[in-house]
Amino acid sequence: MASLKQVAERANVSIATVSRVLNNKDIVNPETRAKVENAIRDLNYLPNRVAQRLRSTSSKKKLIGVVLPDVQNPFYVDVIRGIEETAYRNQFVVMIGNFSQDEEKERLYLDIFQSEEVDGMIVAPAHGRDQNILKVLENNFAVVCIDRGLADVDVDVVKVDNEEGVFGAIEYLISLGHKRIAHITGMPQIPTTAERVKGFERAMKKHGIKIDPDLIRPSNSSYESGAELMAELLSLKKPPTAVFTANNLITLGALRTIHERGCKVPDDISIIGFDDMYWSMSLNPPLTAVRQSGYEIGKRAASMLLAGIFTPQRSKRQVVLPTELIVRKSCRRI
Amino acid sequence: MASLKQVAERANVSIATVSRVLNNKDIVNPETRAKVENAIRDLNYLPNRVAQRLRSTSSKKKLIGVVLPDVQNPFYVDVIRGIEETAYRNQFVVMIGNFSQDEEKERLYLDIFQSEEVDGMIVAPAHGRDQNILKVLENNFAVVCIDRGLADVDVDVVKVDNEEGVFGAIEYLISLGHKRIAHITGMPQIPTTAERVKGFERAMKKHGIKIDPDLIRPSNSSYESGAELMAELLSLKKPPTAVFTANNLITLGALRTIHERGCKVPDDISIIGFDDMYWSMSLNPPLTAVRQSGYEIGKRAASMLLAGIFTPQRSKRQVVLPTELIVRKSCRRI
DNA sequence: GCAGATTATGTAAACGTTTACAATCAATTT
DNA sequence: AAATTGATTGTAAACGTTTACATAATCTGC
Repeated sequence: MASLKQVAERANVSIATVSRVLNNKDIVNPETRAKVENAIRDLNYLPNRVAQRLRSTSSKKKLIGVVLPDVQNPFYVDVIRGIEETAYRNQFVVMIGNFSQDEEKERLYLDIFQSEEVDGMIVAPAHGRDQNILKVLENNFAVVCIDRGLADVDVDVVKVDNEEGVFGAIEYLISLGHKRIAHITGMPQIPTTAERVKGFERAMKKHGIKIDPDLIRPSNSSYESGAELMAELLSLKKPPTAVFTANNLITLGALRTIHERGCKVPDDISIIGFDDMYWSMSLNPPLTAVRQSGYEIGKRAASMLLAGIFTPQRSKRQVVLPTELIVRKSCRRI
Repeated sequence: MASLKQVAERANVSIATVSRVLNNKDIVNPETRAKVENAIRDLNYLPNRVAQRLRSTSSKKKLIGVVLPDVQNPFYVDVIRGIEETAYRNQFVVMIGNFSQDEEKERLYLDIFQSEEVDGMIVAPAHGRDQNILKVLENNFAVVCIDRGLADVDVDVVKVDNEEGVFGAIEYLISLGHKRIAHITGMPQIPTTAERVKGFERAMKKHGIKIDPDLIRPSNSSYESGAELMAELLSLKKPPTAVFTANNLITLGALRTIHERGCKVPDDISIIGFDDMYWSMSLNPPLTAVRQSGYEIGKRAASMLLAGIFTPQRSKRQVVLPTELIVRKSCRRI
């Protein structure tokens, strides 16, 4: 790989001149420019981003880091797409770290991204009191949190109104006549779980329905736990008539059990999942779901991050996007 | 962010000494080591990977690039998981570039990764004559191609026996009595499409079944095209009794149309998809599918890449993994 | 008590850029 | 014609590491 120096030699100019034609900031004689451009072409020169990054000051490194709990989850894939699109349009490159719900791995990625001198990071914190992220903030990196906020910390956040979203879904079930509504919740330690549970409880209370504690099952947010807990629910003496699943993996796991047991949706049981997927209509029956647009979250987070990078003193803000109840065919009136 | 120099000052030693305790290669006096380690802790020092990479020679940069056509596709998510796991275990970091089937964007990411001085790259070429990747090889980067090979080029490849996989699936359908078997193919320009079509044709020919050209529908490998082409097939005067869909997005799209039209799987139509998903059992009925393990591909590709990085003169090899027909409930005997 | 080995540390160059500053030269002004 | 200006280019330092080499101090065996 050719370097500035080699280009300079071939064009018979100094490296400074080459740098100047590359960044076309300063004036350079059209003839020299042509000479240099030829040399660049001949040598197939590509600027070395590593050297550029080492040398240049903040906000010109054109690199952001994204730290996510689970790329297996289609929601985060959407988030990535949103981020990447915005970044790409602004000539930023995205590095992705997937920490698989492992806090130690999260720390590693945060460290690496700092070491890589990213201009900023978008992070979905492992939980609400994530110490790792505080360290990053102390080091004055631009940070945007997504999906989950950070307790007692003034930081940019893009999230969704979880409580309201679940509230609406449960009200919808109640309006269909359901009373025995189960809730397979997410991991207890992540803030969204609490918010979603709150929405559930609020809706039940509003309509004067007592919550059967047997019907509330905390999962670890995975496909497998969704399947297992659904099995437990179906084995109950008095199984629920409807179930609300707190994320898309849980939903899919629950559906697996439901089909395995030969239960019919929505005849035997109604189901609403948090998180819509672009192929939710491909399920049989098509899934009724609370949609949060990962793509939109990613886009917003990326623009906020870029804003924060270019004007560091900018005050922090919190964006709360609405969710949308997509009614399809997985719930019935009873 | 603290630098070597600051650590050195605080510990009253030279930067060389600090570097030595960090890389614990050379001998350093236990007392000095302790001093330095304290300084490192006090200052929260993290080595700067950018500087490290700039300075160090090939294979010690601990960074690999991955260039993929579509992260929306769960198959590639599995690949990423496989790569990342292996990389992580060897202390390598992964940069991901998603080119969304856009060759120009592919080139950009390849350039960026070269500029980032990666030790090597794992790439799913845009097509069989991908010029962009040739350039990378010329620059002596270690490269492993996945999913698709590169025509007339001696390069490491990890792929799957597409032809055989499809062949088996079609034979299975034939064994169930199907004769009017449709095939929604992938994008014509990618090599896997041709291989899969070949498997289809071979199976049909072997069993003396004439292929109705109306039943072969080339898609652009997307969810939408799967849905559209399935609609066309169902609208035929003589619709197929079974359909083979060439990747998971197409499968999901086709399923959507099938359910929309009120068709029953497998009563009205049987379906086999290429690509299994961890939630294929959550579909109703559970999907019969040709599984290629993206995870395994990613793992193999990553180990091959690391091998290629550490011994550049190593001869290139081609790994062809078998597929597996996972029989579930989406096909019936007729 | 001294040559030579051993141990421990420091100095400085190098990686490939960007950029402040200096230097050169021609053109313009006074 | 000296001085100022402007355009163009070059020189060298800096970013934060690693590492070859030099240096200094201690020790070994005689």
